[in-house]
Amino acid sequence: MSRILITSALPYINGVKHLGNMVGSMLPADVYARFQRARGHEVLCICATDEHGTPAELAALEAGQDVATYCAEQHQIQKDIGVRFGFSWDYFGRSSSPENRELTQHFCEKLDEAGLIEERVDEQVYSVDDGRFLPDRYIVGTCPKCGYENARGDQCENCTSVLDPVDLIDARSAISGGVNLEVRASRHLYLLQSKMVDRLRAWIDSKTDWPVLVTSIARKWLDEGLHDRCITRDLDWGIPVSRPGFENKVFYVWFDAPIEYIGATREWADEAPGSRDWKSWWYGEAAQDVRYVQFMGKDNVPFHSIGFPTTLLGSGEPWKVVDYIKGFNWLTYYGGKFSTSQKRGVFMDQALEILPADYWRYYLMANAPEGSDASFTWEHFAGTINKDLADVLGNFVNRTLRFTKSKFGEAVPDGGMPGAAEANLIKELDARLEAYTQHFERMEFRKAVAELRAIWASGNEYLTVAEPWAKFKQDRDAAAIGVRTGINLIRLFALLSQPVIPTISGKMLEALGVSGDDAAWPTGPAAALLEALKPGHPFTVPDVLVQKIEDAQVAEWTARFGGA
RNA sequence: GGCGAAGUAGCUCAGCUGGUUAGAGCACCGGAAUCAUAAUCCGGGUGUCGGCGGUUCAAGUCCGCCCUUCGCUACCA
Repeated sequence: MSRILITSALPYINGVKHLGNMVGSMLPADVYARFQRARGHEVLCICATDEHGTPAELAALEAGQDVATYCAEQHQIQKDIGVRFGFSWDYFGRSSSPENRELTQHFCEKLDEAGLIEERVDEQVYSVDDGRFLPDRYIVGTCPKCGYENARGDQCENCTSVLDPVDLIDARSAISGGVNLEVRASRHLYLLQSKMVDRLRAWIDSKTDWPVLVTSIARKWLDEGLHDRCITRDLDWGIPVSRPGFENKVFYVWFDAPIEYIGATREWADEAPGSRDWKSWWYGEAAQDVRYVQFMGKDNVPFHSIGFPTTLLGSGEPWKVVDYIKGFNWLTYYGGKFSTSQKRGVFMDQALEILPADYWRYYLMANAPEGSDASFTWEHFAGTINKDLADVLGNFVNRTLRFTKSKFGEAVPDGGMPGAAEANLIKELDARLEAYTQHFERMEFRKAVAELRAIWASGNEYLTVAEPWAKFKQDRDAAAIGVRTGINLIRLFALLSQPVIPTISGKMLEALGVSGDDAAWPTGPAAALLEALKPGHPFTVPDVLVQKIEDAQVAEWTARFGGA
């Protein structure tokens, strides 16, 4: 048994996330956490809301709330939705916690001691009408290169030129529209990432098993020359900078957000200080045996492969640095971006309104954007759910248990001996069990789910050969071995499916009267697994496990959420 | 513009360090079966592996150029 620390990119506080956000972070992190727990490892799965920054302030403003209240509410909403999706977090924290405040300030002090912090004076745009400094993107105006009238201060969406806000013609605040903009000088702290380049490169070079997606993004940043990064902001909402002359400033959200992985672990420990030791997961000798895995979409990779490691390594203290980064591409909606503003795509709360969590979990993991971007369409989604979950798995459970009940009653029957059909099944299962487990170990989710589906299908193939319904007419015992094997297959399928579809899996185990305590990860030999439930073991026939999706529903949802 | 990823059967995707007749699932066609959510099982693919050229005994798999799509380009998180 080993210890595995799992974190997923923190969902930003300003509203419920869409499926495209979830599929690359929280969902695979949960699937992996469930898998490793079943394998018998000690897992700590941590997530939190990322609550600082200008967008949070503006969202609160729009909601007519003060930002602290807004964040508290949104945190609870996101937490509830996550729980309803089956996310088995050990702790879901908040980057605005006192624990994170202390840690963030601590890291800044340590980085300073290590000579990696420098004060510099910046000139930034200040909006008199809004009473605040504005990030580049919140200044709009006419693009000096193409004349587009709504170009943002960081980049023109029309001609894609990279801009500086002071170059905009007729610049105005994107928030208030106010034109009273001034360039004001402001003192800030810079993290001297440039001094860490060699160390970071050596570290990245040592990660030969990481996805190409991740290392290529990290190398790109190193190759282009790491800029020093400003880690403070002129905002009210955030972690205060404890330093003379910085009384009205807070840390940049991207500085404190990753630190919240540690902060949330402390929050978790602070709930039960007698029995939980946060430091043993993160610091020094005690954390030597921890394997730390992060999950995120590709947009987050630079901050996790460069930014956060700079903080940890640069501190000069023995903090645990990530061992493996699992990065994902985008999930697209009919080939285009999921978009809040254009009302394209499905958000987590909406998804749960229309179908159970397991449907989404299964589809999204089966089609995870691992090798490249992947496309979500309602037609593909419905087809996958109906075929894989309802027909191949759900119907297998139903046909097996109903037939057994009608001929033998509601208990595993005795009689009969394994023969050629069982031998073939066992041979196939032994191979597939190994492959399935390996795919999960390597975090190859698409392949894992494809293997899982093949394992379910092997049950149907077996029944076709065993044909207990035909044998029963002449030879009761020959039929008995068939259904006994079938019922044990249901147990096996439930145990194997649990990381992906925990609710359905739970219903299968419940029907068989198997407690969660016996739900350890099944390892071969398959022959023994198929004799786990002995003759006489009672069962019940559950309701239909997976309801099919109708064409009419596909049409309705396509219209509601924006289709092709 | 620069950089990165990718373009493989109707659809969604596998194909590691180059090597027998390029694979899977879905869809489609045919057959079997009838325990089951009309659910299952078996069989069926003449695909210019984006295009052109090159290296090699041998290239989807390496090199160059071109076309297309998507992303990043660092104070939006």
